[in-house]
Amino acid sequence: MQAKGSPSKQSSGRTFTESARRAQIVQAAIEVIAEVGYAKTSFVKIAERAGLSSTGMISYHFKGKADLVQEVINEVMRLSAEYMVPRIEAAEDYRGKLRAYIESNIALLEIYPEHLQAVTEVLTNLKGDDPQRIGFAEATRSVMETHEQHMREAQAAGEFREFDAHVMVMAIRGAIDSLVVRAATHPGLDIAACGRELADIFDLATRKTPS
Amino acid sequence: MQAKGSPSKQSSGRTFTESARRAQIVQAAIEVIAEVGYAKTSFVKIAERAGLSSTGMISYHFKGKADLVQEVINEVMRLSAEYMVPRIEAAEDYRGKLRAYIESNIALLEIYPEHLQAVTEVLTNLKGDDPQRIGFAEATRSVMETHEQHMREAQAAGEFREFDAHVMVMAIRGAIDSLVVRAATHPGLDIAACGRELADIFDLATRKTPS
Amino acid sequence: MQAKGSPSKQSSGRTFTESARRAQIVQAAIEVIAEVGYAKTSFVKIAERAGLSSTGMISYHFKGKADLVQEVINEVMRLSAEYMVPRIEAAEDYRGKLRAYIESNIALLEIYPEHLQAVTEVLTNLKGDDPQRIGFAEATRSVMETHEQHMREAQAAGEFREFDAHVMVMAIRGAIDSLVVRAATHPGLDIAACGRELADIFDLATRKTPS
Amino acid sequence: MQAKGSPSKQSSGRTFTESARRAQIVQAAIEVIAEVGYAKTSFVKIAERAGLSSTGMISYHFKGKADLVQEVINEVMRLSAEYMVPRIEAAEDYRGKLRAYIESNIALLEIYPEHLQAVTEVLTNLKGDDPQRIGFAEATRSVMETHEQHMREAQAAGEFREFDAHVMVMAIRGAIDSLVVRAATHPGLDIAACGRELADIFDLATRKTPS
DNA sequence: GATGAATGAGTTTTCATTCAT
DNA sequence: GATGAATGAAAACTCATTCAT
Repeated sequence: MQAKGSPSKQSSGRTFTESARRAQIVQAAIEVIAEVGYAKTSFVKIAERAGLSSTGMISYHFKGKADLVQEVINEVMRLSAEYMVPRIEAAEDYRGKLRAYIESNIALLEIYPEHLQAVTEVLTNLKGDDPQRIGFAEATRSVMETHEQHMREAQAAGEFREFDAHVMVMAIRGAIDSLVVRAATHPGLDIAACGRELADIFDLATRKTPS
Repeated sequence: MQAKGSPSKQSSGRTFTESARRAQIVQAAIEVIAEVGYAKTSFVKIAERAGLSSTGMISYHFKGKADLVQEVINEVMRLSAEYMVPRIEAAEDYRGKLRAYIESNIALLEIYPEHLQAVTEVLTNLKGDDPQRIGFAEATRSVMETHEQHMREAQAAGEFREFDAHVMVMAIRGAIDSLVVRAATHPGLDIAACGRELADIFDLATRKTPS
Repeated sequence: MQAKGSPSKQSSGRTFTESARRAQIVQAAIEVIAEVGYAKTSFVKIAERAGLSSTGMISYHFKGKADLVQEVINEVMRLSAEYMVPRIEAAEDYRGKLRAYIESNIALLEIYPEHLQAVTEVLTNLKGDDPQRIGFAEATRSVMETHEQHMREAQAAGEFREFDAHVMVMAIRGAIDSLVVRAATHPGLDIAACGRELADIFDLATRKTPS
Repeated sequence: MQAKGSPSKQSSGRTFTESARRAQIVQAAIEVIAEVGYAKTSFVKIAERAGLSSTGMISYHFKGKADLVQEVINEVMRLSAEYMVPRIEAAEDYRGKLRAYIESNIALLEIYPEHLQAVTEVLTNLKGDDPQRIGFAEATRSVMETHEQHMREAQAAGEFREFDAHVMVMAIRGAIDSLVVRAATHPGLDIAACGRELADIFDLATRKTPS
């Protein structure tokens, strides 16, 4: 068994979970999903975008649509964590961490606009009982639960007021997703400003009410 | 009562005397969308649910999938407004109106669980460039813009702090949608409690910061 | 048994083969066929054109699509004969009769443009083995065979050269149909001039070659 | 022989190396159209005739019904030109060319009976405003306009009498089409004899009238 | 006579997936 | 690894016809 994130090399010289082709297909999938939406995304369109001559290649590299989509989510989660985690950790107090979470998440919208849209597309279009959702849940939870944990710690430390951490995280998540969708349809939107507004909102919503 | 013989079909596909079948099909569509998700909703499933022997019947009553979906949204918007508007108007100040908006919206989740899920399913699965989205936008805006307008008035009246009303509405909308999705997958959730938590969050986020 | 063209009155006061509704539907069918083509003609479109609220009415008045189409042909044939026969008979010699046939046929294109188009649409879109074709054949033959008979008489009288009368009639028919189709797509066409050209062509093709 | 690996699909759906399947489907389409008529031709019937297990295969090879039909026309036009052009060019004078045009065209009826029927079926069942008609028009015009041009040259050379070349071509086309339809329904017809009769007719109709 | 609802077979097209080469 | 052909199910939609009222 091997540690997550450190795929072992195989005899072929390729890694287990990755190959140039796989990465190329995942990238193409992200672009297509972001552009036409999850519902209208098909292997044919992804193959075209990737410069592949047939969809057979996709089926060869991925066990199925679910597998490919999972990889899309994994990739975006990986990039997101890479960007967000150090920024969150750099913050000194929990209030700062919350702001860092929201603002760095929104910042990703400008850095990887397609990636975030793609993931939002996928996640909102998946029903709860979908077997994929389980797979996604694990991937998304790493960041989300850390965040929720931070909140509880902040409450314990007396830095945040008492509230249902889970609902709060849900609200933050929803608000951000709302902005992602909005950004997709309104190109001129000042995303950073919106990010600051959102951070303000949840800063006020979490901090200890002055007596 | 209207003039006899004149409930002729209009371009929208709606008759004045909204036939029983149409209503039945819309209801079936809501149930199916809520159950299997918009992506997997098909005329066949709706016809089965409605006890119809063929999909042809649906095409007979609705000009197309877009027409049916529009009707679904109209129906839910109608029910939502019916429930929410009086509750919002009953509130005396803007702070109360905001809480009434959020809590009555969440309350709908318990009264019409399928309806709200269905609409969320439809709206999240529509891309911005989709021609349908335009139709929906008009329907949804009635409630949304009223709400946004209230916010600005509250700011002008000095009851709310200064913030970007549009981002705030977006955040509230997103947070509620998040809860709708959550409720669908977690049947045991204490929805009313979540509603109160959400109301608390946005109450704190909007009110004038004590000096 | 009764003579063709003299439908007996029934107790209802309506004629056997005709009623105001039937005539109205036939007229609507002609217009629709001429406008959208036989292939795209449907009961729904005909009902709309006729101001009927459902296609059921058409099925009530006509035994089926075949029956309606047959009636369309009958109606046009009746009008055609009414216009052409006296003009053909007025001509003194066979050469004149031929010219009268062609030119009066073409003239119909200007008098009843939709009618002729409709019939051409129907006849060209019917396969030979189609049961309808038999019905049509009888209707169309009245004019056609008279014409062919005239040719043989003209040959016997030494007025026309020797040729295969059947092929000649076929050629004339085809040439006229060609013009009907052309007229439908080229509104500016000088139809009468084309008719005279066609008449010239077949005048030269039939007359005794000068030694 | 072309560069290996480069017979990529083009927008027209044609590959350089016109795959065997494509040709097979086109052939099946021709047979079906000739047998049951264009109106009753469906992908299902073509697939059955071609020994394909599903209609999906046809959609895989052709962008749509229009694409397949276009290919049918192209194929027949190609075969027609292949047969007719050398025969027309072999004739020494314009009178001979006209006869060669008509007779070689009719001869095709015996060589490729289904092909000509199929094309006639398609062309007569297309309305003038149909987008396909444009595509066909270009294909058919190559032969037609050459023919019309010949006529004008013959008139200029004093070999043909003065007439409207366009009407003449239309008449010839119509007469031939008439014969094609006739041949389909009357298997015993002496086609070659009819062809000679037609050629006689238009020979007389075009030649300089003796003073 | 007339209506509108209902039916079921039919249409083309798209999809994810499999397979031989 | 890579290709392109093949598959079969599913999609939305249309049609002529029937039937109760």
